[in-house]
Amino acid sequence: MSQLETLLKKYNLSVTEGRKKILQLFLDANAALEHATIEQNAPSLDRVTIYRTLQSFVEKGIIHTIPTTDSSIKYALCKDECGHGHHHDNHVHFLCNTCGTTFCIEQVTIPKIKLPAGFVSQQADLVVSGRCNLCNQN
Amino acid sequence: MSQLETLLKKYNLSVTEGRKKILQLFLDANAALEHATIEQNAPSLDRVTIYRTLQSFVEKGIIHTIPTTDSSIKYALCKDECGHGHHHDNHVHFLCNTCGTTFCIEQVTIPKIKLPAGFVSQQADLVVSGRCNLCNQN
DNA sequence: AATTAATTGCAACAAAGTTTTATTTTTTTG
DNA sequence: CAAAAAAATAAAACTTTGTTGCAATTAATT
Ligand SMILES: [Mn+2]
Ligand SMILES: [Mn+2]
Ligand SMILES: [Zn+2]
Ligand SMILES: [Zn+2]
Repeated sequence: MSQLETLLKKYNLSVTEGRKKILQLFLDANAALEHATIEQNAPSLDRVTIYRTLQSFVEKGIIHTIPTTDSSIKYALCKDECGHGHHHDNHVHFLCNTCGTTFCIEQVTIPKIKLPAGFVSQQADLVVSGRCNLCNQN
Repeated sequence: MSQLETLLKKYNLSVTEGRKKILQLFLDANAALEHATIEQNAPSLDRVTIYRTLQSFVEKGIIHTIPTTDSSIKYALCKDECGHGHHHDNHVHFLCNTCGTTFCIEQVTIPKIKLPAGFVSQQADLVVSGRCNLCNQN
């Protein structure tokens, strides 16, 4: 049984060509992907299938979403702590303004934020933008 | 000259009915607005006009965008420090999972984040979600 | 008041996302 | 392994969201 199949089974998803393909794209990419990118890299899959696959991957805790200001949604692989229904992605995300890549910065956790009275925090998303390490090497 | 006219002139925008109407909506709302909401509350304005107005308000520094995970864009009034081309909105945003409102939390600034070597930060967005002060009163 | 410049609304279009349904594929069961 | 059941897929139709070009209108300038 391949790594992909094992991973999908672990999350209680039936193993299909489309899911294996999309999961492989995430494993290969060291960065976040969006629907359009996946569509380009998996031309055999129907648009709708990609939407549904991303949705179930999020539900199962395989990938998580990353907020953006440009009405697109980015998705990246979760680490092991995430499971069905409960995400525990407490890390910073970095969007490079030069190459456009979005990275999970797993090493950096989001600091606790002290909110005004009455506000109760359940989750926090922190997206830093700037110039990434690769773009700064050139 | 009305408050609205003064404000628009200050930002070098010609004064039109549509812009006054939309600006008024932002002043009234103590929260972020999205395109669809404005469309509902200003039915006399063409969809396209609303898109263009939001765009020029952002350019002029009257409003700023707030990142979301749901492929929508939220907009909220800027404070005085923002001007043409340079936004200085360094505050936390709060999204209430109960009432759906998005607030600017001006009192809380985004902490400095120490990134891994090679990454250079230009901007940071922090969105906290949970239960807002109003929803916690009931 | 006349001229110029900017904004608006409309139409046409493009892109993004959803819903329904029949077909195909995967999983389960005997 | 084959049959039955369950789940996922593709295709089509549709809705929503966002963009572009252009003529008509409105606002600013002279
Ligand atoms: Mn991440
Ligand atoms: Mn704000
Ligand atoms: Zn980069
Ligand atoms: Zn609330």
